[in-house]
Amino acid sequence: MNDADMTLAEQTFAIPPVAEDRAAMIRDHLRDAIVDRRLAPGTKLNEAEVGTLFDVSRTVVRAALQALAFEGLVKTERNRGAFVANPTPEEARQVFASRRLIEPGLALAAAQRITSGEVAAFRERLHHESELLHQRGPTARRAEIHASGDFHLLLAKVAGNAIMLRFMEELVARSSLVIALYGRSGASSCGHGDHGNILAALEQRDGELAGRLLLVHIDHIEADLDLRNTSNLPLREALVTEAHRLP
Amino acid sequence: MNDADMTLAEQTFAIPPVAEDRAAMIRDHLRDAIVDRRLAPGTKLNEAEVGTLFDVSRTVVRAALQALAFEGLVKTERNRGAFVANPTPEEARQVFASRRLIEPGLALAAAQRITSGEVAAFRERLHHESELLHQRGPTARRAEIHASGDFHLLLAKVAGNAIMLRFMEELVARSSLVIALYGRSGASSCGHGDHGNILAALEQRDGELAGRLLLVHIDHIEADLDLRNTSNLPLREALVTEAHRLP
DNA sequence: GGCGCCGAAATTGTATGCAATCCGTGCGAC
DNA sequence: GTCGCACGGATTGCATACAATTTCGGCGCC
Repeated sequence: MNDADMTLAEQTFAIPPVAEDRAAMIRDHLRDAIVDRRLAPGTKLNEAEVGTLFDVSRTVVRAALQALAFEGLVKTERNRGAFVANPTPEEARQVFASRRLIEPGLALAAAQRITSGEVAAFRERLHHESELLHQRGPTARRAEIHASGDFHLLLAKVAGNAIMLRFMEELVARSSLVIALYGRSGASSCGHGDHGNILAALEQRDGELAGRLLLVHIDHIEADLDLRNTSNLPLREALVTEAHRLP
Repeated sequence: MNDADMTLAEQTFAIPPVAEDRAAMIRDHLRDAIVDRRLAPGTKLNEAEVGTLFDVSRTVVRAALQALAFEGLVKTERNRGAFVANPTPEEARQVFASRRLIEPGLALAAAQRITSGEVAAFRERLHHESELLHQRGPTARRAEIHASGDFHLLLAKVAGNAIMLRFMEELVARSSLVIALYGRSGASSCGHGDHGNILAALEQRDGELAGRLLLVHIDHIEADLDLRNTSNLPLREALVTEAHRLP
């Protein structure tokens, strides 16, 4: 087999290359399921079960779970296992406080660096997003959540800082968890025209304005949450590990 | 055994509690060694060797190394192993760009929340730091690096956001690596009166001023670095994996 | 009936074994 | 002499086996 054949084969099977890093693959699948809210906060992630599901040994599963624990999407308790994170209202506030702190700075950097090609990519995203908004069904809803988060990740990418991009990936993913737990309408997870306005500001290289609009946008998201302290009793928390949210 | 006995015992052996989580312990030891620059960037971290050193199996070592890889202090290459990270000039710039983006925001939050007790803790740190500054020898130098970083971590703690604290922990640790690689004088890693001035601003609850001073301070640190692109040839990079820095 | 305790099953933590991959060395060809 | 190549040792990736811990069900006791 020569190099040309190799490349061709790789291109043909580009989507699932071969199974390059199985731990990363499992991590990504689990992360998708969590941010899509197919896995409810508090769900136990049994190592053997996940391993069977993906047809790998527990060793690989543990690596994936450790990765997700780092990202804050999973909480591990020694000798008890891994659970989909169940952020407290305080943690939820900190997630959004972090985004408020970070995103205006990203907007500033992005406004200076954005290219016309990136603007086009943004527009395409936005269009995709608005189409999903008008559809019904849980699949469209999930895709909408994804698309909405992608807008913010694209912002971080354009800002051109790999470290901040990673931080934003974590914050966006955790935001999804928070919305799953504390979202009131659940519907307007993001949406409206906020993203469009922000993009317009970026296009005019007005980073300051884009930053201010982002803050307003984050306020919108957070306004849809119900972060009242549902009592600080640890008892309560113990009772709510599963999806049994009291009305 | 009753609770009082337990607590007493735990207090007595507070430093090495029992050996609760060995992976975390190894991770912390390795991290200390890296940010102290006892382990040079590019150093290979052999799993078996580390395992022998700490008297654990490779399983535990791998978990520790994976954790450090997440923090960016270690780079793992598939089938080749783990190495102390060797940040490129571009990565170095991104570390400091991230700190510029984040720390003023932390200062703002910290200024609003700082208590007199925290001010005292800051002062003690500062005093400790200035004492180390006047000492000679590699031990004092290492302690100084630590103390200097601790100032920034304390700032993040006072800001009261656990997520941002974790981000700052990563950034401070990576800064140490960057300074080890690209520091010119190596000496004035931080220092001068910058920290004192920042604390004074915080004490007066002038977060804006503290933020501006922080930016200047970060500029000071970065000004001591030599981040010229030492040529973009991958060849070069391959030659400089060990501590063979050309003069 | 409720409470606590004990033992089995289930689950995680860790060590170890084996296969796959990489690295270095020595030999041979040019 | 230099380049290419193959083989052996070393090292990582992964699976599995075993030990430690937790969980759950049942039993006895109050």
